[in-house]
Amino acid sequence: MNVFARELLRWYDHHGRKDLPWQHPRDAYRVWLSEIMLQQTQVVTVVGYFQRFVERLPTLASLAAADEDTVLALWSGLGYYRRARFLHRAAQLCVERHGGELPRELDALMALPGIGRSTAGAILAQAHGLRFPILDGNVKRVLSRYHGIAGFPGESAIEKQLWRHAAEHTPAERIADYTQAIMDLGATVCVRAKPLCLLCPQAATCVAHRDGLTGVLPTAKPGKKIPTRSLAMLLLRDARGRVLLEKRGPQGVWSGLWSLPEATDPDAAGMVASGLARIGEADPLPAFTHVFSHYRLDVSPILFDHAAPLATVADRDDRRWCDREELASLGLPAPVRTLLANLPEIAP
DNA sequence: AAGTCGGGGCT
DNA sequence: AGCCCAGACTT
Repeated sequence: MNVFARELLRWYDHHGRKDLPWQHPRDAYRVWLSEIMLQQTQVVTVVGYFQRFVERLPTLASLAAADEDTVLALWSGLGYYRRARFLHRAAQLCVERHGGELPRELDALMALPGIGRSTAGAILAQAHGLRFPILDGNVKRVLSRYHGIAGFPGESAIEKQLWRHAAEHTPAERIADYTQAIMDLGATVCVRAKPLCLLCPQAATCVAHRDGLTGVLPTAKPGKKIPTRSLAMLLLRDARGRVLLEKRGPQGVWSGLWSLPEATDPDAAGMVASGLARIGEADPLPAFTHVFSHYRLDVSPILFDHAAPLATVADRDDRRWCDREELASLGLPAPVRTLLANLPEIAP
């Protein structure tokens, strides 16, 4: 076994994480679900969502049989909702194509929606002990420092080098442990800011440590400033306290989630609202800003209390008057859920 | 190669 | 205030 892997496994035996919920039991479905949830999402955030999800949908078959609103409700607040829709579709494809199980071949895994090369490698390595490398954010950070590779890891030439090193280091034995170990090293020792090189099993041979480059490697993403958009959210509430929600389409942000009707700005809100219900006065609520990774959204919520549902808008698949109980069973964008939770009581 | 897709934690 | 996180997909 190569020196890198041997030292890493020795460290893992004493200091690795061995009590994460997807490690017990470590079956393919749970590894897969954890990998999808962990895409661009930190472990501490995922743990609670993972436990709730597997409690409600413990098997691939139960996921495939669930309806989309149930899956999105379990995902609500976690973000990147396309992951949940891909997960759901992939489970159904496994039932159709692979006898109800995840395939054990790299190509077949990568052909499923939401599974790229790194996620496929993680599933094969961790669930089945097969010798496939991974290259997530942790591994990119560890390897770019260890080998002293400058350049943004998202750039294709850099990423290609990193994949080559990742494959070289991956041992023939103890693949599942090795895969967990290199992620643990990145998450707990070779962290982005102020890495704990004194505790690192690779410090003696790490280029960045030798040359004092841990502060500049890996090379940061080239910065860019993000635009600001704005809209008004319409809170149409009837006498029973129900709120009108609309299911968003398959494209764009919050795809498939239930959200509030929107207008381009507060001045247009009355016109839009009157097309959805018989309304009285508009009551502006405090505006807030929601930040995405690629733009900033200024939201002006406007409350229309004592709204009277129009028959023509009440009975569509993508439009629904919801009480508080129903909200819990639907996927809502995080800021909308917060907004509804903090709504003032109905004025007399 | 660049843009799209969330939300939260950390500095 | 800005950056990053167990990335993948689309254009």
